[in-house]
Amino acid sequence: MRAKASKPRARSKPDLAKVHDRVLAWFEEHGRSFPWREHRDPYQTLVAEMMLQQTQTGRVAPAYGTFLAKFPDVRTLAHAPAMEVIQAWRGLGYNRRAVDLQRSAQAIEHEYGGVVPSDLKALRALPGVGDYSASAVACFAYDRQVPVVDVNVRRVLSRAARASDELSLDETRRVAAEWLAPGEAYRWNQALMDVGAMICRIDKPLCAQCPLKATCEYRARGLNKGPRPERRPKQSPFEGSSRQKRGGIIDHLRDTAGEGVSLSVLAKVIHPNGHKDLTWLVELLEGLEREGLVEMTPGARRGSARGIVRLPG
DNA sequence: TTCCTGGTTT
DNA sequence: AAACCAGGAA
Repeated sequence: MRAKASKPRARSKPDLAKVHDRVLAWFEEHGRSFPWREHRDPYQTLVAEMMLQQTQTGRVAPAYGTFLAKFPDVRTLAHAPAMEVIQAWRGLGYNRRAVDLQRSAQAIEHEYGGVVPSDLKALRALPGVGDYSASAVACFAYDRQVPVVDVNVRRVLSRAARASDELSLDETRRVAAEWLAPGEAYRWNQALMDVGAMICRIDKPLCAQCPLKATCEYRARGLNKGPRPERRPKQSPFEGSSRQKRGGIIDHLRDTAGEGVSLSVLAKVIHPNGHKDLTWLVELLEGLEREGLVEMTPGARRGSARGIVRLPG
């Protein structure tokens, strides 16, 4: 690590006790309610956080209840056919997370006696569990006093503590730990996420309603009035992409779960206009197979039109 | 840091 | 068509 040219200047520290009071009071009145906020069951928390990783709350809410009804505990999920888990994931996207979640359940079953670990390192080692999900489970299920940082929280802290530019990951971790409300991590973390989602939005933040407005650098400098600052480089089109085709393949296999589908049928489904070369399809399928989302007969792997593809049993 | 992922929004 | 969201992984 090297010294940055634009080191953040020294500034008077905000009165964190006041900030905590205001934010927690705001949360009491305006915080969102979700099914996964009505319990602290570690397994259910893990399921919720895996679903919430890249999927918005509105899409997660209905799937969440259905999923838990079918797989009520670690043991059930760990022993279920992968196919059923993938099917229960319908509508959530990022199908790989379904496989990751089940593999996590299997690891929990076999390595931790069926008890979701509360330790950050142990959680972090589960497949598909990164910093965010690990800290979310540790805090929300076990009341561990650790920061939970998603992009919303990062943005809130970046604006409140620095104003311009986003805090680096290391800086975010440091600030998040420093600002954590003592003994109130559970409510504090959820409050910051809600502030980020409801008030401190990327575009046109509602600063007038913000519980952090008194100490916010971003607002103090009037940057909230300016144009949208952040900008993301490139992004290939979704239409016709491998991402889209992967999703289409899994969607189709879900509907024909038991028997599986031949390569030629799959090719037509994914590319209705006809496509002689099956190589592109086999490459996609090999990727899906590596991720545990499909099974292929040897014929399919060779590119034979009659080769069969199915969801894993 | 950069890439990947699956959709939705603009 | 392009931008965007939001994590995990390499």
